[in-house]
Amino acid sequence: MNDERPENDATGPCLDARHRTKTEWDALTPAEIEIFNRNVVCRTYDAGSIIFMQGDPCKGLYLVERGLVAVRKIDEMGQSAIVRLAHQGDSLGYRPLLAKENHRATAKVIKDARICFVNASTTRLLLVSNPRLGMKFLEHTAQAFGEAEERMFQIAALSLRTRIIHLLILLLDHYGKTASDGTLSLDLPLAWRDLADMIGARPESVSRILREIKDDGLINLSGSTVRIDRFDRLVDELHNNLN
Amino acid sequence: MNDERPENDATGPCLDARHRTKTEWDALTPAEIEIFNRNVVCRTYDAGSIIFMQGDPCKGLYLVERGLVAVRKIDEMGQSAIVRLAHQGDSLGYRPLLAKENHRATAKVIKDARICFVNASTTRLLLVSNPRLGMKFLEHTAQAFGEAEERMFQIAALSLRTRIIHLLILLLDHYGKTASDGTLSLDLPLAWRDLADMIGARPESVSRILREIKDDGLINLSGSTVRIDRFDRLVDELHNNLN
DNA sequence: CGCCAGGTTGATTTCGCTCAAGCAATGTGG
DNA sequence: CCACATTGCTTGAGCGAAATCAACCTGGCG
Repeated sequence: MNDERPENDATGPCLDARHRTKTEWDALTPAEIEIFNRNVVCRTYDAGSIIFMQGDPCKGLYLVERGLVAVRKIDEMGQSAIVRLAHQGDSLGYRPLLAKENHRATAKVIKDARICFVNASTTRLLLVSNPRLGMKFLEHTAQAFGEAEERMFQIAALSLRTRIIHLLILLLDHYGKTASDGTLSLDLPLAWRDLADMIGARPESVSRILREIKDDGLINLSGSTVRIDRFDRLVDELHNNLN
Repeated sequence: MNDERPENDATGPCLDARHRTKTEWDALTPAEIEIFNRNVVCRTYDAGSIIFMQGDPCKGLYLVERGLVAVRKIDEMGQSAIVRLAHQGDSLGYRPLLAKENHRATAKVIKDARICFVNASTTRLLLVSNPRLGMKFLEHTAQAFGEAEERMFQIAALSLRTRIIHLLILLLDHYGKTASDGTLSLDLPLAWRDLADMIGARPESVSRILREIKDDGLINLSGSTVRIDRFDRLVDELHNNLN
């Protein structure tokens, strides 16, 4: 499937000013950036490749430079759930690295990606040498934690229909396009099975509910594109979720 | 219900060597402990008191010295879920403090507690002055995050019966007692309603399932004590959860 | 061309929730 | 010390949302 050990494909340092400023790494000093760039290893991954597997020891931190990665948990009997999607600028594996645990999830490339790897000791070195980096990570982790709790709460309390609408609206951030005539649409890089895995549902149910929402005239479906016809009513339904 | 502003009840410094070593605070130097102790405010809370409410700005960090506190999320339409329990040595409100957010949950005392409060600026001061403290928090937060994700996964994937069994086994850590004749039992400080809120269920359902498990001969119930008769079979069921 | 993974659709089942009534334990005031 | 309210737990009946099972369709690809 893929090489086990990533090797640098030598297209230059990953951490230039452009990428850095959007991530926690903008706390680094020039000297530290130098250390970072000397130790980072970058390569491309094809769709379908596995970056790391649930249970693997956590060797370091992965930074998504481009592409799309799904982080998925799978239990003994095949139940699987997508815990999060990682886009450009996101990091992968920072949680197990910081917690000094093994990976609790599997990261699989959805859209061809380029990913930079920083090994654990370099990361720790930088964390020790630059407390601001640590604070940034702390803040970031605490925020992500809050969002995870929020999602847990929703899965427990909301109907499937509401969860799907919520997901669609979330995905608009990354995949929404507004056409020249103002129509809003969503071109999803994900299989519907994956959508289902993101909200704790079965693919059949997702299919049914999407059709239902379509029949209500709120969206329109063609292939893996969702045209949002009544964004307002979607949002309404989300807020009125008495259901 | 309670005083709004906690006041020190002057029974001496909270952070003595005994308590400190079990928490992230053992990274502090003597000078820092001095700062800590000058700024900490401790008081007791009766069962039922609210320590902070969902939506409140996060003023600082609370440390549970003794007693039991439930951290609970409540949504617009009354749905509520217990996010975690805090025992002796646990801290409350560190997540919103670090993420610089408001509280996303309400902390309510279940068993009379003594709680120490450190305001945000003192905490931040200590975090800056002692990077090791930051690393400890980072590690702690990352671990808690992992556990939250695990729980989310379970709520989505496991049957109610399996979730209850899982919860019972978790609670054994804190509330399990082994009698002289070797019988294992669980003396719960929680109402059934609270158990339900910990696993995203209704109290009626919890009652039914517990009765079912009892009828299967795995446990026995009397009041709020659960006698574990067949620990082995409980664990089996957890692992075989095909259901 | 045939295969196959993924998506749809329908029929059926099941799990857990809602609603509602009854009950035991605890507390409260007369 | 006893009627009474209150609170939390149990139990039952019925319902509904979503899962399961199963058949069929579709489009892409060797």
